[in-house]
Amino acid sequence: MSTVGDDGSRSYDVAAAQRKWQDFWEQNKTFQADRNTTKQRRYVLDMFSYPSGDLHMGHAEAYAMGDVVSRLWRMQGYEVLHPIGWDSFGLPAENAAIKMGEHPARWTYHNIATQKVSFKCYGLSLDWSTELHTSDVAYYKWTQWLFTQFYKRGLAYRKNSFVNWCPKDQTVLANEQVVQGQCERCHTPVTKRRLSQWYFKITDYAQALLDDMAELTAGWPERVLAMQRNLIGRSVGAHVDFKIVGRDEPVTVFTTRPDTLWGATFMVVAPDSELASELCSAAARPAFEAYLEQVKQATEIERQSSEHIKTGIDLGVSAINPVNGEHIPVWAADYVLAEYGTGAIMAVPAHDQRDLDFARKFAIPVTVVIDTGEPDPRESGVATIGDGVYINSGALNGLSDKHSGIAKAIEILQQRHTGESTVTYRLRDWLLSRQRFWGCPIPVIHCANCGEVLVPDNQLPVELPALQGADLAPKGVSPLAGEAAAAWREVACPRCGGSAERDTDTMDTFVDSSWYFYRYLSPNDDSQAFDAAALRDWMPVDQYVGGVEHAILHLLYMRFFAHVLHDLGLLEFKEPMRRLLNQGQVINQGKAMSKSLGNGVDLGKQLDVYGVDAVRLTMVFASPPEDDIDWADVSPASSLKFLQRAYRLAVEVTSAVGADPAAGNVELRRATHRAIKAITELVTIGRFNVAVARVMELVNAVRKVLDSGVDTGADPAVREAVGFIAQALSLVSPYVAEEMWELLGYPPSIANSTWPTAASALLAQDTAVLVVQVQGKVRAKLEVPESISETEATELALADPAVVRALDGRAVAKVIVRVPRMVSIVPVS
RNA sequence: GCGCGAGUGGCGGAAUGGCAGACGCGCUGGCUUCAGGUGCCAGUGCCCGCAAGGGCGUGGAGGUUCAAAUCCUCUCUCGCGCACCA
Repeated sequence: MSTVGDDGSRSYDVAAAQRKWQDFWEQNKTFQADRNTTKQRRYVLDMFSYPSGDLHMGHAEAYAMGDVVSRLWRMQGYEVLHPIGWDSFGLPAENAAIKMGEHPARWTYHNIATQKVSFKCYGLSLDWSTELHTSDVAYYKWTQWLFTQFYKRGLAYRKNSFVNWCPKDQTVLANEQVVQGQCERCHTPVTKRRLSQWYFKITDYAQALLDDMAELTAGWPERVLAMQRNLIGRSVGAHVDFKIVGRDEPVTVFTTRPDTLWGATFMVVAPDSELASELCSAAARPAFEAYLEQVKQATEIERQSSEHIKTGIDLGVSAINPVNGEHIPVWAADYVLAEYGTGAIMAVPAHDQRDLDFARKFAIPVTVVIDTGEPDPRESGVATIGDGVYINSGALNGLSDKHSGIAKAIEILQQRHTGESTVTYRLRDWLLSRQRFWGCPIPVIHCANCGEVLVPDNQLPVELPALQGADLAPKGVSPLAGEAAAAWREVACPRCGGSAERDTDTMDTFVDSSWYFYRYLSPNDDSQAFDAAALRDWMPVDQYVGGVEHAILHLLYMRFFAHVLHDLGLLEFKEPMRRLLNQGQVINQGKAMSKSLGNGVDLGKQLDVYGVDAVRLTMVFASPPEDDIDWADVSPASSLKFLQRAYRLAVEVTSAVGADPAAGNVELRRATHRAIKAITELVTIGRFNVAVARVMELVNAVRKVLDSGVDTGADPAVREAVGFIAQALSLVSPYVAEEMWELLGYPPSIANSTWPTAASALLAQDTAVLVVQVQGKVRAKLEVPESISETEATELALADPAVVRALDGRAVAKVIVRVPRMVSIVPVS
């Protein structure tokens, strides 16, 4: 550990201060929230940590941001709850366990111990009494209980779907294990395999999740809301029923352009849908089977690279266009997705580029039904999608805009009972099954007689069996379905008592993280998942802080959970996070830090060299919180210099505690109170970097006063200013702030001090700078009394030599006055 | 392709209709120290000028206004997210 500068007491010993105050905060439980407080409460929540190793630069930034808010609110007199815990289930632990031949818990809890030490050293104002681990039985018991609640409400169900499969390792892969279409471990191209899996019915809540975003517009970044809107993907259109020749049941398609129905020249169904197989003619069957096989075997790489090369086969059946009776061929093609809409579309090649590409490749006719004045799609190969005059479109002929075309088309469909307007969402149900060991077991038992049976509440939790090392290695089935877990799997059916088997899937860790912030309020309560009274006291969260990488999934899932829990009567609100801050990333030399690039910056080393205070200050000052910080562009060394400079101010204060600042230097007092006002506002609205700049200005102002004469350290205005500097710095650099506070003679901790309020009398100025513009150009800056009248200001401005010169004899046409700041003169032209 | 956001000195960034470049990094010069990766002072957008002073300047083009980095229209560039979503 280095200390910069050697002049003894004039600089603070970074390492010693860190040890001293860590102990102090711990012993005095400085940051433990009083659950029975009568004060107004605030809940500051950092996204909890996944313990994959020690803390890194990314954590350091995120937690520094959350701490600024938490510490400000505490000093402002709120009872602040600022908890921490561990998102401790997950795949890396499982991989490590296989490699080291041990239980994933060992690796996990070892890392937690390491991170915990770092967290404490990092000086965060955290309440450790609430610490929780999602991998503790005491926690995941309630994750399971919540699952049963969802199940009972019909919101958890099982269906067949495709999973990523590595043919070489014989294992299911999570999406994050698929890197560029390949298995991250052996680089074999990943294929798909059908498996029965659990889902949460988040699609039931698509509209509610969309609607209730209105509550979030004030406190959430617009881009996060935009991403969620995009993911939910509401799309207004129509269902249209097409009769199929030789089949009783019609096929329904979804379209956003029912107005182009007259131009539909073929129909396409998703090859992997059941519909495709049902519709397929006997003659086309062999070709279809082959095509389906090809689609299923297609790797991620092929699917992504073949984005614009369309494939498909004719199913050998005809559909009948409900509005003009035309017979059109039905194709299967993988550009139609089984999961979206109805898995079938009407193809209008003239007015949809994808359909046109397909029609041109397979020589299917193209019928233009809207004349937009653009080149004919049949020749240009470019579909026309804009407004135009309808042609060949029956009752729509002559209309000239989409809006009325769509309305008229829907009217016609409804009259004939062959279609209706409808809304479709892009959002899919949440696939929560993981064929993994280190996660929360799904509390379901499969019985030959009774089928799916929930594990009854009084038999929860379903604890993980004691598998480890080689038991977890890939063997073609997931660990809980393997030989080693046979004894765990075999149970009596809770309903009929017959022999039955446990479900062998574990839950997506996003399930764990969708409710942890409720659990913080009563982490040790073994009688219920969360406590209604505590929820009423502390929720919703006043400030949520975390990385933008979780902006979509985690934040959507936790909102979904809240909506469901609300409907279950467990919550009184639907939106659990009032304000959200997504801090940027710490990058290095323009690129994200990564092992492969070798550009990682080691947090521990930074902390050793510059100290916690300087590193945190650097994080907060470098850029607006939501922007990335390039570590190559910043200077923690100069942050440390600044902190030493601030510290020395406190060394030079000689006035007594309680000295009346009213007797001090008025100019400095004004600077102090302007800073109090500005910094309070800036921190409140999350502009931390600018707030730090204001602290620096005040430090400079105090330095000037101290250097301006003899015995300036005795000025009580200096004490006032330095006291506030310490408080403001404590939001970011708590160790030096505590040292300064102690030097000033105040009782520790500074975290318990009262944040000052700016005195309005000191915010007023005697004089102001009056800017004089002639024709919009600044020609003079005059120092005037703040109370100057418009007439006086005008006279003064017109008399200024520079203004006279600029006017060059021209008469004045107009004068705009905004006292005391500005006079704008317009000469006659 | 769709959506979101951003373009300001050598760099990170301030200024949200009223002094462009706060604060800091870097750089230059000076003082102190001289073991300095210390401290202090001054300077630092570009151009003309010894100076006083003047001109230009917030990606580009237009517009609104007494006044535009800020508002409007068009446009270019970059970043991020989603992406065969019918």
